[in-house]
Amino acid sequence: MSIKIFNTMTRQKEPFVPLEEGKVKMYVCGPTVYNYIHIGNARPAIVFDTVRRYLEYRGYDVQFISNFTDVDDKLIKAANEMGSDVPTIAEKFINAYHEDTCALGVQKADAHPRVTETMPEIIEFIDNLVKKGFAYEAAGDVYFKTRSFEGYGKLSHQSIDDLKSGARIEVGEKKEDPLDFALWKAAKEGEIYWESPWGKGRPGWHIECSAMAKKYLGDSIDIHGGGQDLAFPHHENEIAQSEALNEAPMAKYWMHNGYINIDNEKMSKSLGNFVLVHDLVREQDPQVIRFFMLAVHYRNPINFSQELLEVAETSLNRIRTAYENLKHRLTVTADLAEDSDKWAKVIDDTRAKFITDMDDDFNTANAISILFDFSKEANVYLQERNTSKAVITDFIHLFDELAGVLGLTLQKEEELLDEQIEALIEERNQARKDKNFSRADEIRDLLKEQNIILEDTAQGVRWKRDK
RNA sequence: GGCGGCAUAGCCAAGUGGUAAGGCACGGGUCUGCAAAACCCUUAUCCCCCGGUUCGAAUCCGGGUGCCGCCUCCA
Repeated sequence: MSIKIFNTMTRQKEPFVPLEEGKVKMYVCGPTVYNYIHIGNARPAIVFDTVRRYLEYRGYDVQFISNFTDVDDKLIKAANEMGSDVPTIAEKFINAYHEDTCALGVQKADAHPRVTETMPEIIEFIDNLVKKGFAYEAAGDVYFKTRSFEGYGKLSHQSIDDLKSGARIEVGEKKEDPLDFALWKAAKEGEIYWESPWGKGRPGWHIECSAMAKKYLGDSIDIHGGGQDLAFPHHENEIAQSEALNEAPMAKYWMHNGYINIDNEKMSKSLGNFVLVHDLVREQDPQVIRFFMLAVHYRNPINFSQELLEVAETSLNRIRTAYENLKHRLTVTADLAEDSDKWAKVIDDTRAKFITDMDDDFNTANAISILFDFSKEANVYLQERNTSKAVITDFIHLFDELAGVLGLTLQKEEELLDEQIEALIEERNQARKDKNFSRADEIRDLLKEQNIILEDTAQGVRWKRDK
């Protein structure tokens, strides 16, 4: 049995066969860091974090890259409005992104490249496209000549002529064709800029992902992911840029997660109905948010509401309670029963079913239903007068194993909190050893915000809560 | 106009040819000093509607209705 992935390019589930046996190269489009992320941004973060965890669980060596767009029009606008500058705004919201996604159980990528740190590669990429005749310079801008790339529209399954009717030229643009898109934008007066062969300016939106994927993962990658709205035009343009230059398929599998609606309406600034993760996690257990997202298949839309979130919490608590029941029994009873083949089989079957469901295009909704079934099995077992510590331990281990694949922790909240603190302290210790004192201080400040005081003593670090 | 998605019990949600998972809520029962937790039973003769293919369809095909997304920055 192998993993199957729904590929947007072919519109069907395909067996997953990586380019290089045992290895997976994954690139997921990250946020433009001009504000705190909303729950719509959180979905791809959680979905693709789960994909990554599952691929690793299945034995793949996964290289996971996710970018930050830290310079673009929205950032420039935000900086002006806040009376700040682009690097300051970007830095602030990159830190906030890490904080918010960490709360949601999202692991850091192997690298989080930023546009501003990839400038030489981006410029070289554009330069080579110009040299190959796929792009042209026009008064300080550089545009990609869309019609020069055969196969444009293959991801979104649109013919280039159908697209043309929807395309438009903004006033003042110097495109030769409405479908052409910007690779490089000349800087206006007072705007942040970088030097380039075409003068002072900054990259267009799409080029960064092409340049970063190439820099970190090579000309062809296994999985490219993002929200479904990125399929067109963003990913279509990435394909055009990358394949025109590299002459190799950019990605083998294209994955797109569905939208989140608020009370059945699309989240948007104009409707004022967007929910920031930063605000939500103050009143809602982040694990519940993650559970809520994974309870629906990643390609389907999710409707978000406070009521549904509360139902999700009740549901998750059923699993958590079963887990706690097991832990509690372990501490209060003796080892009174023999090991049993019957329960060993339940455990093996549960793992097998979980894998079957996840293999099928990461069907986390089904995988979670397996956890419910397993919770019931655990409770049934605990009804027996005499139980075996080994069996109970096996139950607990499997809970940890499977919930871990989904990025969920079943520990009680207080315990979880302590564990997180310990983990952060450990990370800080390492940072101090590495003489990365800025990161060490960052962690100390982070904990201080949570009223956790760290004290470095000769015997090591101790911490206490500042009441 | 082009491309695409969705419609399954009161609610949420899997299931893409073999006879309706799971969760929440509701009702009945068991256990229990109380409470909690838990267990058992019950809850869709049927999957938007109409045709068709098939031994057999929620699942495939045709038509219809309703809702939604992309085609412009967007997760």
